[in-house]
Amino acid sequence: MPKQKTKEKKPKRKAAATAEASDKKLKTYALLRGMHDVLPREEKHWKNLYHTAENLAEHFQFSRIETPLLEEANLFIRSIGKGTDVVDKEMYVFEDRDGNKVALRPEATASAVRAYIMHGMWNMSQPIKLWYWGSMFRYDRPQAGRYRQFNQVGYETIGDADPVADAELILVAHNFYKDLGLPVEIHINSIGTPEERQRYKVALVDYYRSKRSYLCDDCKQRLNKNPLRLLDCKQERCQPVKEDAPQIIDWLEEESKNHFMKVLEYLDELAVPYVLKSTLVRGLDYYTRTVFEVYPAVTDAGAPTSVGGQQSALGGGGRYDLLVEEMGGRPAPAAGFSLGIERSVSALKQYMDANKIKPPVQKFDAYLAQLGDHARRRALKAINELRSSGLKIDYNFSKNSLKSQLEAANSLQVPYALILGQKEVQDGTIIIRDMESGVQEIVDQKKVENLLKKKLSRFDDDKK
RNA sequence: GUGAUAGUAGUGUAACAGUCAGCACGCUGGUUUGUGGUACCAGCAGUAGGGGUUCAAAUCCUCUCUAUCACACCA
Repeated sequence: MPKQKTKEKKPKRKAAATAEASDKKLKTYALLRGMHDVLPREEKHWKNLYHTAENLAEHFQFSRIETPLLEEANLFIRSIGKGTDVVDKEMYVFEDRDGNKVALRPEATASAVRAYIMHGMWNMSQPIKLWYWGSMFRYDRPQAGRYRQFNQVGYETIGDADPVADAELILVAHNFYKDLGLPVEIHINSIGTPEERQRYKVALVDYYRSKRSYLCDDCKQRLNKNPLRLLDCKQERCQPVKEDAPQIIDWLEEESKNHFMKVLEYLDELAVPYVLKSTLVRGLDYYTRTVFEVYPAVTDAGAPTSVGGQQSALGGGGRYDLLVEEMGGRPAPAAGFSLGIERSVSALKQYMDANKIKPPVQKFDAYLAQLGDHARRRALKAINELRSSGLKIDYNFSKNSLKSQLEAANSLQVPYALILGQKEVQDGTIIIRDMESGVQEIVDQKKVENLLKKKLSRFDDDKK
């Protein structure tokens, strides 16, 4: 009849709690909309992505740049473009205490370009290749894989007009997911120069005007506001109209067309698969010619495509030959891309779950269990000594019984436990326990390091 | 920004408006004092927040917050 106990206890506790609550009600805090914590259990994925990004940067000679989260608002307004949703609706803009109009960066390309200009990087050997990793802010309505503060990794090549630069960037994006083991699809298109695009827009609008009565309401709006977006309409009724719409590629001049062909040739040569998407346009104004986006691949098994809807891009980028000049720098062609970290992590996790791939866990070499005050005092020192010799020791000083410490060692799948009690401290010894067999030996404290290393290397050999 | 659905311990879930909101994982401790995996016992911890309807609310209404989905947009 253990229930009787709780019978008496519970009401008492509750009464006390409410009485206390009325006095000093502790406020707990929730997250602001669209904000999120990256918890320790996600860490292994984040670390994985970061190392992959850093490794690629090293191999392809991109140098790390870190720019402020906060910049003059005009920087983004000028680069991304007034009229884009990113600037008009989604940017965190406010006045600082001096009355300056500042903004939390919604993306980092503008900042990279600003730094290029400000620090006179055109005086250095071109191209300048930069990469970054950090938080971006967009005041958007959140959904899965879409946050108001999110992280991007990006690569920018400034000062190279050659199609090889475009191809190199796409290769880096491709390698990023290849190294992670996540199958992706790269969509690519060319949106030409502003002049070419303008002429195309006219043709597109003309065409759509003639089909106006078949269009959905959104598209009727787009016709005036943002004609290029007509091409991404998902409404069924617009699909037939879309299919016969003029394609931008037919409106490119020789030079742009050649550029695009060369990019594709490079990709073929590199065996980077891509999908030509004549309907791909990007949301930011500064792009010229090559544009591309990365999507999780649609596979038969698992189909890990639904991070925030069925088609959410992991990242994208393209060429922006005019941006440097527009921002007051000496004209320099450039290209770049960025990838969403949260979206990539989420897609990767889905893919791993669907395919039963387990992420590698960080393993400790041994667990040090201590018993009693003297032992504890000695234990931290021992851990520190072992650490400097390269051994990773797990421990938990808030557990006192040997039982609970071995329990912890067991659940962490540590191969060896080191036991340090009163007796061992006195004798200058320590017990090494093989967690698999349960065999223990008492050794001199000075010899643990070498012995443990020897045992661990045998452990590795056994595995092979 | 528009429309819709949802919110129960840390996690996953159960409860016709009606006993004390149940279960599992988890975490803490214990089953003789210094030995893990299994088992058993005990403990910890919850109705997102505010208002209302009712004798009675996790359950009905309402506002707020948050998440998710679709659209719009994007990473």
